[in-house]
Amino acid sequence: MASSAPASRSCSCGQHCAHCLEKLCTHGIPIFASLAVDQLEKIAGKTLHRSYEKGETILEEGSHPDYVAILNGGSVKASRFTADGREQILYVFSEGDFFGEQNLLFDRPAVYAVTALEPCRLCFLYKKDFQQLLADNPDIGLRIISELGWRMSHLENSVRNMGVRSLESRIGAVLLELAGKYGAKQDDGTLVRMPLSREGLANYIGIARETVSRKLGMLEDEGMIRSVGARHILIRDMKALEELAG
Amino acid sequence: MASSAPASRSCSCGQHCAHCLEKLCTHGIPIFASLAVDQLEKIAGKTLHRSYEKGETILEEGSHPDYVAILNGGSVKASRFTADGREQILYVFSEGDFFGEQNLLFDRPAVYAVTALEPCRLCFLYKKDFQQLLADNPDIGLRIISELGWRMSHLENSVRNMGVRSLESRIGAVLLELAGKYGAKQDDGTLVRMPLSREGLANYIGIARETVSRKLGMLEDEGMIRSVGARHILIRDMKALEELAG
DNA sequence: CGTGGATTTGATACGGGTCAATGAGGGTGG
DNA sequence: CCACCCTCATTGACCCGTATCAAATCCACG
Repeated sequence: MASSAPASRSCSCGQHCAHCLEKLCTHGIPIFASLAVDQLEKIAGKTLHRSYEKGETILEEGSHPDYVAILNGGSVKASRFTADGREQILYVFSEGDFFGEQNLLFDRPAVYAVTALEPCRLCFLYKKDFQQLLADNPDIGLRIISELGWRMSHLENSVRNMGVRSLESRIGAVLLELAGKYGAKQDDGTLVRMPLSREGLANYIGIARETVSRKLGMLEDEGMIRSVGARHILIRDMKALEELAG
Repeated sequence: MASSAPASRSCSCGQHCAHCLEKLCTHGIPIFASLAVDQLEKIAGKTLHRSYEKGETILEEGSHPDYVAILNGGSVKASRFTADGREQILYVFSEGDFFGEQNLLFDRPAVYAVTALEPCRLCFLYKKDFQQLLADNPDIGLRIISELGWRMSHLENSVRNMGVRSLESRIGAVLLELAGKYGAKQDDGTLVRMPLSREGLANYIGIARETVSRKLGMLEDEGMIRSVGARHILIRDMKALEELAG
């Protein structure tokens, strides 16, 4: 069971593309890291796949999905809304992240909506198969606990930041987070591809979009960052930003 | 293996009190709910016990505990601090809650400090025993995932509330949460024993203590609640409060 | 009954939300 | 290829809400 199948064999995605021949869609997913290649192939064979366009809703708040969704390319946001339509983004997920496990394992309705931030590919693993998988591989449970732990510490940071930290600090923290996920080192700094618009950033941080503009402007004046087009930010002084974010 | 041992037999807590004869310290702990009584007794035999006074620190931020702590009476707060000493309370734990599992399972330093809010009793289950337990009973892992799920949805609520909800709404939500944990129905409403001081409430909600006073005063003027001494609040109009909290 | 910490109340300042107008990009069609 | 338009982002002015500082009062405890 070699990891790279012969080119003549269609990959488990049902497509015959270079991408899929290079990697199984279950490959590189942290919660499956302990599985052998043949197991990965078996799972991959049971997954459904679908692509989404930017702005498409993948999961609606309050629904009862009967699958775990694993993000296999692109990025999505998970957000909740208030009665008056204001949005609070809770997570930005990218390749390798999953969602829906709570709803599936414990029959709880989804408390957030998931929406594509850019074109993206998702694998869906249905309830029965996922439960089987968990039963057969107890340490996937551990890996899920681990991932939930990270997610919790992300939320714990958000709560602390929103509660007691200054705006600049919160913006700094979000920039650092996005830099970690979407940043590329260059000789003049780290160029970050921003999956979120200014409004998205605002809804992630929990402030007004105008304030995001103002504060980013200030950071730019101080030479810490530089806007590159509308969807990129160059971090010129990572040290200072880390200082700011605490 | 009867659940209530004969009175002549000392309970697993090493004490000979009515309390312990009535229930094992591992009893009523949700994550152990699936275990049989003899298993509970076996675990209880491996736990260490300790009582803490109000204000005592149980776990320090940044430390590497090698145990899971299970709260067996009383209540504690889990909080983080900023460099300038401001506190953000993340959780209020009470009987049956546990903490330390992340640090133990994945060797991550604790990101929050845990402090007793009132005299309380804790059981400590050490790394080796806890891991053994998890290995022997895979569905404890599931129960932990479930509990983490609840905790996450608590945090997700906090984030949304802090981001986009009004202060009144956030105060209402906290009152409801505490009412659920520490409230007792009476004919004139629900009397809630408040484990947190006004300052504690402020640090939980992420606002100034003076503002807590003012807003509670407003709710009292509106007849929704009534302060009873410093450490109790009577919720007179639960409907209105739920409305407020959203 | 007195003392000290916690809570409430009051006055003031300032940060950030909101509204409104202007400016920059990117895609479309002429 | 350029002009236009539509959307998103920026900038400015103003105002409200909450933090902050200060003082008075309450309450629990010895």
